Amino acid sequence: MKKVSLADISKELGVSKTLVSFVMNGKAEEKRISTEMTEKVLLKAKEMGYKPSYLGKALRTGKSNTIGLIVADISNSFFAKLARSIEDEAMKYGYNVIFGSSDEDSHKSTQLIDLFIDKNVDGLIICPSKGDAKYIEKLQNMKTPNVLVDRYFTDIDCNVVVVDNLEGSFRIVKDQIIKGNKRIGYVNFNVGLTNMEGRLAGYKKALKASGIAFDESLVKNVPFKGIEEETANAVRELLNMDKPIDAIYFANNHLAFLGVKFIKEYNSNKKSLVSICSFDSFEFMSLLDTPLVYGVQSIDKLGENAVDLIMKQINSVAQINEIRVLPIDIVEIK
Amino acid sequence: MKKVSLADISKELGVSKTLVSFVMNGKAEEKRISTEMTEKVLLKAKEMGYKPSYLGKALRTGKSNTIGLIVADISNSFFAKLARSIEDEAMKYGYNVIFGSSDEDSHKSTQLIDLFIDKNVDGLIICPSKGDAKYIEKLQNMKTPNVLVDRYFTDIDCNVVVVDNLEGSFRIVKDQIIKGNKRIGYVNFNVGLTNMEGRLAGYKKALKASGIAFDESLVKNVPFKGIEEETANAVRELLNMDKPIDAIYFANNHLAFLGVKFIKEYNSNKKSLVSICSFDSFEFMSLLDTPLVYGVQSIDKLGENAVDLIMKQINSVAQINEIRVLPIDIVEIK
DNA sequence: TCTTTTTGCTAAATCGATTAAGTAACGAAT
DNA sequence: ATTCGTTACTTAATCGATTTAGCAAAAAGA
Repeated sequence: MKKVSLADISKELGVSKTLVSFVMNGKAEEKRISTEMTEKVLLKAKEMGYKPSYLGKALRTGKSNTIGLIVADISNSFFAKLARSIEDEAMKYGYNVIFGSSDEDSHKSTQLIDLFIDKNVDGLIICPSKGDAKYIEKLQNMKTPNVLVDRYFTDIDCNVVVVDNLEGSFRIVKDQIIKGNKRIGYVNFNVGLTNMEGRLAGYKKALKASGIAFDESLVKNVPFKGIEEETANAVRELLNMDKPIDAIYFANNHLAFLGVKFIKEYNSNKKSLVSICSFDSFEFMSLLDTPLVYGVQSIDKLGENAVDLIMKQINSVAQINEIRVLPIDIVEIK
Repeated sequence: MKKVSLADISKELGVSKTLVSFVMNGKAEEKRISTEMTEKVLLKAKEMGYKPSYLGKALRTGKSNTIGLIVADISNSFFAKLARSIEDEAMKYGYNVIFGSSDEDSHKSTQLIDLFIDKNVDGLIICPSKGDAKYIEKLQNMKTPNVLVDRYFTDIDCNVVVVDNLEGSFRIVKDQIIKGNKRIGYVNFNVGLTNMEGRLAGYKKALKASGIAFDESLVKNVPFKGIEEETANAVRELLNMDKPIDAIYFANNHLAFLGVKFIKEYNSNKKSLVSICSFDSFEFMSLLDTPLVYGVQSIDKLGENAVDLIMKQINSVAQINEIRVLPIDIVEIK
């Protein structure tokens, strides 16, 4: 019950592998194979249950029909949804996805890139970690098709799909200010990535636009390591400031989750007095009794564009450098 | 800047590929390669930045060091977490993971199995859909290492890692009964899978153990297609029964999410009067104001066991048929 | 009839590894 | 001097495809 190869078919029919290969790749006409022979081969192939070996194909052609996906953590719903949308989109082109989680660690991230390249992926979709820039540059030089999603680097040429972090963040914070909240604490994700810089910039821009002075002490930086306690600490400090704050703005969904969780526990009896908003969210946030304003990224669009940009690179000789910025929506739960 | 192959190194040193291959695979001693030559090769390999090609290796040895993972939907947090745990565990063995979502559709599911086999995965970890049994049997016959997780089939030999659905479900329902809830509506996920059967059986067993008659009209079956509206309908019917119910038990986390969401919207002013419990949950459920009892599966253990069972098959000539049943915990949110 | 073109197909190299089988050189044993 | 056993390598086949170059026979043209 072992696999049927081209050679098996050719032996069975007493013809060359070449001929069978031509037929199986639909090049019968182009290569002037007679109609009878073509039909005979097709029939025999079906009869023997022939399936081409991706390995053989890949080794010879250099195309593996596989895309490598590197995210910070596949178990985070943002990345899981991204993975799903990339999976579906890639499938349309006949591609599969191999994935890895970097945990925002550049060492892991670059190891995965190397590994996937060794496995001959045709392209890489990467949520890069801080410090990956040099490596991405290497990819560009090696002409390995790649797309950065969610975050990118401004100092190198690359292909990118991101949401409009600055504008989105600006609108979220502006909304708070309009609601009368002037002292807005910001829980920042301190990983040195452009998306986070954009969100911080949006925060500052909104303050400035409303003539509110930027107050450094309202910004708390949370690292990836020990994110749970660090977020709790950040929120506790914000809630206990001498001059009370009006709102807390979380830089991403994970921070928002941890922050809201902490507030619930810390403050379980009395309802929290601060407004809460975040960039990006979890679906379930709609179920909370906590009023909340958040930005929504179209993850499907992110995935679609990423795959599209990969395919564009795979099918083009010319170097491509494209930055696609997608809009975000603001949603409010009362 | 193209990849360095064994042949490149051998040419550079004026030796055979065989020799280089031996050295690179740590067989220098076994194959009696001289120490000086071994060092020379190792040095040159490092110097030239040699990385073995997985494709070449895989084609020759038949081992791709890749595992195929097929889940219902990678964007569902249960499967995303499972994927992460499998990723980490597989990495320990030097394996990567290629994934696909079946959407509980046997057609998609079997297509993915075929595709992954064509791509020469060394093993398959599958959350099978209803109707996959025949195909899984084929895998067994072809001696393709495979493990079913989360659900399985009782009528065929297979390797399985599941949680104890019957016992877990029994304990969840028993807990409700102890709390004084006798009329317990059950929102079942109607996909004809053993895990769901086990949960239903646990529900019945708990009723029986407490001398409560099983009432067919309290069980609502929700299909995968149109799951949102169907869940809403099921819950609405349960809430509007002539003889009021005391509690609703959801068969899985997705149903629980949709159900709780519906109850919130349907019943937004007055607090819901029924108790809610579910098999499995989402992390965020701890943030809801809704009191809730649910079973917790150790997804990490699920993943670890699945990979372990795959590796056992890969490294064994003998056929293996093992069913591992993991315990679940019950958690209560007040 | 002889040359040229077309038709229909094949041989062999190649991608990058692994591995069974073999060989040349040298020292030791008979 | 011949045989044998090591040592340190090499040759060539193989995995399963693709693809360039070419060959023999038939058909067309002169």
